[in-house]
Amino acid sequence: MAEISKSTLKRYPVYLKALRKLSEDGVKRIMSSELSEYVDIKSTTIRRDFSLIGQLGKQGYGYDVDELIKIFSRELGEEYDEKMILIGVGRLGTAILNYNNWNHVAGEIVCAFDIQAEKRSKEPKVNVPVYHIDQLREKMPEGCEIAILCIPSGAQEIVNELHDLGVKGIVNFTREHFVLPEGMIKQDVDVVSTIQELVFEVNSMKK
Amino acid sequence: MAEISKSTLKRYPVYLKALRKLSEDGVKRIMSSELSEYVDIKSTTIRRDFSLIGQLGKQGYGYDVDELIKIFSRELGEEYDEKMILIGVGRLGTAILNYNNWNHVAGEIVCAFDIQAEKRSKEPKVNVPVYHIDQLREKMPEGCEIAILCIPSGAQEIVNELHDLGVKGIVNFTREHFVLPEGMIKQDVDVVSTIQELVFEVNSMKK
DNA sequence: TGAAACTTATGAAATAATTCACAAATTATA
DNA sequence: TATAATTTGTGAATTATTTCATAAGTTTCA
Repeated sequence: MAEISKSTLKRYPVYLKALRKLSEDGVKRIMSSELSEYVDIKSTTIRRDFSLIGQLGKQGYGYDVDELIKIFSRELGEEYDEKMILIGVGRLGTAILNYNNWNHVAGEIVCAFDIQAEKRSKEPKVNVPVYHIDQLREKMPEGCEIAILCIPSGAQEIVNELHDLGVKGIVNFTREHFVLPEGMIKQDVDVVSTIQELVFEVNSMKK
Repeated sequence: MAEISKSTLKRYPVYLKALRKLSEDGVKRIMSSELSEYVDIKSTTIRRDFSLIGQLGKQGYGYDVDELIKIFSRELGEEYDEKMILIGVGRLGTAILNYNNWNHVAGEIVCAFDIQAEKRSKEPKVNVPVYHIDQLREKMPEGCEIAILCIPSGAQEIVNELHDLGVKGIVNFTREHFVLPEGMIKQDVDVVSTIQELVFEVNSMKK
């Protein structure tokens, strides 16, 4: 399989979401041109993106929706069953823990850590064990490579510790800057920056 | 000013965050090469990105940190003071409403809407008026162009309504697919997709 | 003051991503 | 069955983004 570029990779979840919706609506078959209007991505880009995974369609026919769903959900890691931890069980952390759309994901959150473990673990909607952050080393699940970071500060220290413990990827909700240790990757989720970008764009539109 | 590309625009908040941290640490002056190590973006990309805004640095010297902060925060919309609404006051919506890092943002959330307005507005940490979603039209703040969407379903209908009411940009937290009306733009914040991408990348690293 | 050491800003080159254009295969229809 | 109408998949062309290379300006230090 060819190397899949980052820009293409970002579109795969978009396709998957759209295809799931289409399938729910009873659509069995789709052409790249139709899907294009649906997700607002050029049909030729869609075909190119798909072709990186394999020959998923049939000339003169199009693509089989359920077939695509199967392929993309596999491709995007449903099979991986990754063990993840969450650090920082504040409002946002809690929101993520009991996110009601947590099916079809690349794995599960096994446990969480917080400086107020006692208090947090008693919250009604927290459905995983919560340990004190000092117990990170001893309570770290075997083979866990992904951590979700929802703490308001002190990120650098924790990231370094996570690196020591073999974590490879971080989903970063903090707004603090930290230096990423060699061999780690991260994905930022920054609501404020996202809003800023949007405001910038909306204001550019006016000119 | 030259047209600023989307890829560049995505980096501006990264710079701003890093610069704020540096300033807190007492750093007054920085070179693109230093900043490069700090944010893990090539120095030449940084200089190019900066140059799109203007001549922000001095040859042989570098950049003035506080000067840059001023410029970027202006550029990213602190001056805009955009009025925003939030739709869907569930766990995530509430988390966003009382996000403790809500300074230095492009504006403020003026009010929120929910199908259970009564219940929601009584939650201790909800600090803006919450109206029933049926009152969207009448309670819409004057000049509001940005909406934050945190509802679990029924996005399309609300998006269409928002479009009618003059909303131009949507920060989309829903995982539902919807078709974006002409003239609107959106930014997706999709935690699940983000995790999927990360898992995919982490697993690619191993090969 | 003057020379050496830096650092930015930016044309030009290189690389990456998207889009075009069309051959090859399939379906629909007469 | 034969023909017309589709639609994919992919080299080639185009467009966008990043990186190189260096002129021009600034600082540092003897």
